[in-house]
Amino acid sequence: MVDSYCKILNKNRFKVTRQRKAIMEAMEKANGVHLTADEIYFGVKQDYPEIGISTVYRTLELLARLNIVHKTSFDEGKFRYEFCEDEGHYHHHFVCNACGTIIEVEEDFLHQLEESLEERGFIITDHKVQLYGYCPACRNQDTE
Amino acid sequence: MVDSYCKILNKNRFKVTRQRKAIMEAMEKANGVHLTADEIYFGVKQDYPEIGISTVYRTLELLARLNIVHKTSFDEGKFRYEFCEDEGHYHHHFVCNACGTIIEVEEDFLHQLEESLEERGFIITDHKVQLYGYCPACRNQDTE
DNA sequence: GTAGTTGCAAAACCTTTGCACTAGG
DNA sequence: CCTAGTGCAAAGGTTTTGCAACTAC
Repeated sequence: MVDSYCKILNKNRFKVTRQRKAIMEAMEKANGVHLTADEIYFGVKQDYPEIGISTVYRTLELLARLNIVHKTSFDEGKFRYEFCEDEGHYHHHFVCNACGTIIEVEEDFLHQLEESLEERGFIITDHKVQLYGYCPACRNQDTE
Repeated sequence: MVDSYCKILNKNRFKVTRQRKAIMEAMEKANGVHLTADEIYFGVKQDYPEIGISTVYRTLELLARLNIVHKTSFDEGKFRYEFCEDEGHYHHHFVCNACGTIIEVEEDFLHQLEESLEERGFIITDHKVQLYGYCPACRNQDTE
């Protein structure tokens, strides 16, 4: 996966540096968990202590520009990053109010909403859906 | 409108201060436009120059706790605030990529998405939908 | 009167930027 | 080589906090 992203970097004349690879590998290792820049920074620092936080931010910004990663706010006052994966597939998220787990939601029933807006003259290029509540693991816990 | 919010403050043993009123009035005057804390601060400052930004933040936090205002991030690195208005009515937004206008969207086709999650054992307490694109005014402008 | 509220200044965050040094192609 | 990329430290922007003074009830 990281290899194919490196090809995109190459194709766009960006250098495939040790840092950029390490950042993408840390994100890949997270395996679907949406990380903050800080979390990626500390993840990479484990086996690459010289890395700087600005490199992380600059790399994430570059990867977002190249549509390799997606940057979203979950109303925490900071951003989280994830690989885009499927082109053209919108991302819906479920956020557990108790444990903060963020999971991907596959269903997409928003087409009707978009169609209705497009009838009214809007052009929809993207959308974001975030669902909040309690996941099965937390719904039965009385203690929070 | 502000009067009814003052009653909620009273009922919950919070004081109805000049500052809190002024903040709610500034938000009311915005008439549906989603303001940042800073915008509210400068709005109130017009006819109440002594107000402090921390009062604005503290008031907004209080109003959010009392479900009077809703705090959302539109991926700009800061929060915007709006009155909750209709209880139980979810807020969907459309954000114009060109002019940044944020408009409310009434349609709600998400029930199916929620139902499907609830069948899987999740409890949904809230959700957020943000649509991005171009509004009718911007779609025909070649210059951006 | 007195506990809740305020304004100020400072701090705490997250993110960006300037600059000299480094390394990928 | 030579420019893009890096690490550091400093700055920027938003939000929070500590504290003495103040005010709504």
